Amino acid sequence: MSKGEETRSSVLGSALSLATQVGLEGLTIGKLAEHVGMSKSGLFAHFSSKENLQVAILDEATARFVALVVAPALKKPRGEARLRALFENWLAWSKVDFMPGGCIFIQAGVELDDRPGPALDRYLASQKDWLGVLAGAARIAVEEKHFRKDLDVELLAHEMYSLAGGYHFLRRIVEPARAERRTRAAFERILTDARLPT
Amino acid sequence: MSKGEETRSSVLGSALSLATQVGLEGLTIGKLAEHVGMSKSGLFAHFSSKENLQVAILDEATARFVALVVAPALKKPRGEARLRALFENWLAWSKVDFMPGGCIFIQAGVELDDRPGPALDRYLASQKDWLGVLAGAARIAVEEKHFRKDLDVELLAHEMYSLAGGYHFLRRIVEPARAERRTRAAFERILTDARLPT
DNA sequence: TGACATCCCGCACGATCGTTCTATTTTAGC
DNA sequence: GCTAAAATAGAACGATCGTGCGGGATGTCA
Repeated sequence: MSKGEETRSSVLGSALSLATQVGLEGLTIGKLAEHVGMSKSGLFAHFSSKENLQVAILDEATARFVALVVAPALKKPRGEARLRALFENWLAWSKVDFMPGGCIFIQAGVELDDRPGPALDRYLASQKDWLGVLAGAARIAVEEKHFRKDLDVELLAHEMYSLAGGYHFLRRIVEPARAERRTRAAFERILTDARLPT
Repeated sequence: MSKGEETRSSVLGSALSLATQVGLEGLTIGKLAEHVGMSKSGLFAHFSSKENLQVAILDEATARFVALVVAPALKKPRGEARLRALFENWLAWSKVDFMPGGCIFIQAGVELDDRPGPALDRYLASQKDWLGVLAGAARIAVEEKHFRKDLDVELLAHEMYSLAGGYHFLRRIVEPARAERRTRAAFERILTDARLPT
């Protein structure tokens, strides 16, 4: 890795952290430069525009999400075990140390929904992919006969998505441990309902 | 209503709309003034600081939420009917015309979670109240014997909260009508599960 | 209608924003 | 070690930010 790629990558890590706290729009080149000990212009040269920086942050986050959440779960046996792993890794993801302000995708979803552009495209693509992974894992669990045959796998993905998102908010409203316990309880109810016939 | 109160109130309406699109922090006095056809300083005099403006927006939103979501539902008969009304009004709320960028509370929840201050206090108070209303309505449904006696009403409130929040995001990721249908289907599953014994 | 309080505007301030330009330093390949 | 390329720094730009001040316009009530 060349020197440029190295700093760019390390800057992206800091940018991701900061963006979870102040937002993709609230993140300023000056503050980020100060945070990593560079000059504004030196840092700026790596991204050419703020929009490019935001896109790069989302790409970086997506790569980390795949590495931390998706990939490890794919090593689990097909079926319910894999779906459980996806959910557990997901909950862990939203508490990971490099995102002190919470999940960047929730931040992005709120900030970008009225701002068409490449950043929004990146966000939407990643979230559609993710819903597809969830539905796919559920479909496999049906094939493996862990879940009932007439299960609506996309509804299940929808419910999981809502639960994980809700956890992100409820954790700050009620005591975090309680919110986590309830999120898991709700997930178990969903799984129970998905299991054999009815 | 005096002239001052009148303009302040009308400014707050525009501020609420704009804040859903650009955020509580992204909303600037200059843009807001331009939007309502006033001078920056003239508008500023009504709020004395940007933070006060943000707090006023949240108070305005809370008042509207109570008027549009909570109050009408309280006219419904105690029990499941009232809980259904709360949920339906909630879904309608997140599509209401004066919040073109989506629910302001979700925006606030994302923006404020790392920024202690009166605005965060307002947000947390409103959301705790709202969870209390949901759990209370569920408790009444238990008393009315619509729901089973051992129902965890706070878990149910948690699930409803997650579902409504998830709807806000999923509506932009999958086709809105499909997201809405799935959200309702998930809610029905929750209600079914809450009904008599097991 | 007159007097007074309130509302609102114009203007200015220091700070910070994203971005560009030029120069200097640092890296990488011979 | 020299040289071309790449990486970083410094300074400056126009714009916009939140916020204060002083005075003119407008509303309110006797």
